[in-house]
Amino acid sequence: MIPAIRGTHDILPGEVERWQRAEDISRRLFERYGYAEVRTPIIEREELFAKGTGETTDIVQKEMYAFTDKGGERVTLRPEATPSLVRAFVEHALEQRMAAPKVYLFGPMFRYERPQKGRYRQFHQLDVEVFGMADPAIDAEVVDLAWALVAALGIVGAELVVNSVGCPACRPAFAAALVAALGADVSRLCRDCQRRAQTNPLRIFDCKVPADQPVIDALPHSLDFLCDGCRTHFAAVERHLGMYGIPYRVSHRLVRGLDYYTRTTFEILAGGIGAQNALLGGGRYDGLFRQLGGPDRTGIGFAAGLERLVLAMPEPRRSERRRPLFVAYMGEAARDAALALLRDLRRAELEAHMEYEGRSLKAQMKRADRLRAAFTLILGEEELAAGEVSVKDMATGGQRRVRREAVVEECRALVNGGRE
RNA sequence: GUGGGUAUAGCUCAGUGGCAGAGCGCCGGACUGUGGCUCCGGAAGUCGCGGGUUCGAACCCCGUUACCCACCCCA
Repeated sequence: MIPAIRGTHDILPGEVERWQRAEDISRRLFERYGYAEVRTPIIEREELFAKGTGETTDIVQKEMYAFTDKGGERVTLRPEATPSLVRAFVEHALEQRMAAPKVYLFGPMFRYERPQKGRYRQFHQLDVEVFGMADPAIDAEVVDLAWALVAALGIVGAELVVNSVGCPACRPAFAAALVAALGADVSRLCRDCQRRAQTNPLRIFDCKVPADQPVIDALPHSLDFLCDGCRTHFAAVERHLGMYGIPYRVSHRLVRGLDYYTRTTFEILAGGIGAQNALLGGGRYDGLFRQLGGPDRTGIGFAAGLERLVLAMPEPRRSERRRPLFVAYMGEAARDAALALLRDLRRAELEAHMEYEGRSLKAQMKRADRLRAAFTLILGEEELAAGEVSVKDMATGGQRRVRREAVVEECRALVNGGRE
């Protein structure tokens, strides 16, 4: 057999129901907040992410599924959604056409990384973006939406962390201050931190090596280096979050990996998703539109990993599972009658199953049990002769005869009435 | 890209040099038309792959691939 590609995975019955549930809940929530779905191509020009996500990021430098297509074009499987959504928004002038510049997207993303728990090469994100709204109240709305999402999925014990990373006006000074504060201590840090000090000093805050922590704890905080505009903006975001009653923690150590973030950044953290702890992350990216050659518009949004959400979601309650019907028959004469009944049940919007292999009634009952059928409808020679159907309640074992003409309506009442 | 672990039935796993195993699941039976519980029977294996050592290898050695976990990175 030919196996699946490394880092990809099949989502099978038994697990796919959790995915469907996560997607249904998120979709309903996003629509309620005024967001509209957009579906963009999985394949894009490599340039979109080189310029958007950032030339210096690991994603672009070593994780993209990029190649030259048969027309000589440099293309890539998308590693994230934000640049695609910005592109689509500009390309189709959605600013003019949409009721509100708020979009969401579900779909697979691709990064060539070493797979581990909660991290795959083909993974799935849900993505929410608001374009052209600079008001700090919208930052708070997006954070509120993210928090509401986690709650709606039933995930408990999650933590919301917020920070501001400043803007091109104030961040360079902060980065310089970091390097200056490190000074000679750089040599005492781990090899990764020494590299970060060169390439992207802010990311030193991500370090998990215990020995490095005393040095990192003594480093200056981004919040102390914000320019007036960024400081005012962040204060307003905090005021709105407080007003909404959202429990959050400000952490100066929250620095995000993508180049385009400005001002507000946030993450929601949870346990049980392997070495990873970020369920979702996002922030403001006010320079991205221009970076991509578009008009000067602001942006803010977040992306959540579906695999991680599903991992963190609680087991569905038993009563939430479906309870279908099962049609059993005995003897060739009853087969056609059973097929007709099966079809009638389905036409009446009831979930109904049948065993086609002509096996013993015992085997059919076993199948009904496996399918967790609420009721089994039995058609044998006796029933056929009487123009009736035997209806067996699988929970109690009780059984009674119902007229064939009335059985579909009867089943509708039974199934709907028995729903918790 | 780096490090560690694992690979045996559909699933979870036992088996440290001498006949390939268990539990669960699957199929059948214990009433000629009744599921779950119990009992009986059955089917099911390239012991990841390639090489080596040995009278003999699932087991020891070398190589290789995949998966898992962690680093890194990030959702």
